[in-house]
Amino acid sequence: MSATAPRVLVVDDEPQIVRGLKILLRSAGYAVEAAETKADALVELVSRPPDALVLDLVLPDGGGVEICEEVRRWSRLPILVLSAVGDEREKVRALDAGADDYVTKPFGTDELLARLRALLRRSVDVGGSPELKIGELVIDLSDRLVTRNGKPVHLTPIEFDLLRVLAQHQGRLVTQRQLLREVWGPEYGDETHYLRVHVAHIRAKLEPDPSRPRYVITEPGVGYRLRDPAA
Amino acid sequence: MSATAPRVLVVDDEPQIVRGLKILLRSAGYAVEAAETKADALVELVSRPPDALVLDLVLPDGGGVEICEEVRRWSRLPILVLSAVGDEREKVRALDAGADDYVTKPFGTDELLARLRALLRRSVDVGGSPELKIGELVIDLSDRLVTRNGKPVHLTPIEFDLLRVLAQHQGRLVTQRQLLREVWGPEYGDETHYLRVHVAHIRAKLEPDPSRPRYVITEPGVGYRLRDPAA
DNA sequence: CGAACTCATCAAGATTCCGTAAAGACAGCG
DNA sequence: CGCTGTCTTTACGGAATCTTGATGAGTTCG
Repeated sequence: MSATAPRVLVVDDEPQIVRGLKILLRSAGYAVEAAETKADALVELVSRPPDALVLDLVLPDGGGVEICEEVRRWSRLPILVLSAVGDEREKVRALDAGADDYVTKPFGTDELLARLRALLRRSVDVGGSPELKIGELVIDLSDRLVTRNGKPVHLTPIEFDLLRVLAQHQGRLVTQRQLLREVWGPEYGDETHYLRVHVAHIRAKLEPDPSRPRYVITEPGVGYRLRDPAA
Repeated sequence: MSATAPRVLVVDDEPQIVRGLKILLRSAGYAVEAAETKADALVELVSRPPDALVLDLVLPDGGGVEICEEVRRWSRLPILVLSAVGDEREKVRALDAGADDYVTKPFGTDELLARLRALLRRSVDVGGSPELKIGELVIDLSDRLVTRNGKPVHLTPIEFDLLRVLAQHQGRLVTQRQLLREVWGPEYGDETHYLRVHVAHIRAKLEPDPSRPRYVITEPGVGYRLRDPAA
């Protein structure tokens, strides 16, 4: 779960239900996305993984059970199954397929929210924190830790923030103005000198040969980019 | 969850229910212990932590809600609450107190087993031991005791809470704000000097050389982390 | 070739942040 | 009432970090 509002993906083919859930969950402080089919859901799950999944068991292009099984191959994402079917065998099937909870419609909204809170609470800190990998570098954003070939490298706050912004754009060019704004604030857009000094420090700490940079590449007159030297 | 049969602690004051649950759970391959009161349950939880807890909400010497809250102060043990009460407020209260699932009596046995499987599946390697070990330190969260090389170290309440928060994040960085909020409360987010003096006290009590900290590492401008010096 | 520009590096200040000690405030307890 | 343990508050020296200025190398373009 991130520091910002937890993201919940709702998968259901009935527009009314989706609308209701969106309102309910948003008013409870969640960021809500929706998908109507199994295919859409899987695309969304892979491209922008949410913090939890609320899943109707009956979908046009395949059961929610299949989604559970699919997701469980690579993720521990909390899954809450909604269903009009109260049949016990159906519950067992969904739970054993990977669902974490099963609520039958019609459901009490307070109970649904409480069960979702319980799921999210358990998932905090389980499963390693999100890491960005660039060549020999591993950047753990939540831990503010950078390692090169497994060895931790100490960066000062500004150095880490600079590297983070570069890493989050994954190889793309980041302009000087953009970097300055994101690290120092909007009013520092012209202090390009700061960048040179701190980029030099970063290179000294994590480039094999700081005078011949392989990770932090400067684009003269424009900005910097963080690239994977192997790629 | 251990390699042997998972251990389940059943807490209920009705002998019939206990007997039924024992038979059911044992036939499903679990090792089952039972307790009839809140006090017994807590003793058993601390002395021989099970892999999961099945808990009746109504007990002679205090509610199951209290047990949930108590357990959650030091453990992530999966808790499945059983109750004859289907009232939604009661469910919300139990779930928010720390329960992971809530099943109303009478329940389908297959569903109960499936929900228990789902809980245990998620809790893999999130051990329910009330002790955290970091190098030579052992932190017993349930009776608020710290030992170094087996010798008890006396910490004041605030010192213990600081150490607890650091330990519960297992080596990860904890920001100053986060520490202040969790130990003092949300409105103390900026009193960073509290941290400095109490961290100094902690180091004086449990670092071999307080001037060269090996356990409580400071990240200048960001926060602290508790690390295992051997790792 | 030289002027103008951008960048890298180095070396001080300047500033912020941290560790430490010590003293005052406050509650619990005999 | 005095004692004890704990927390808060203050003060200051030193460390870590950031800023600032100076210098030289490389590039572009007239």
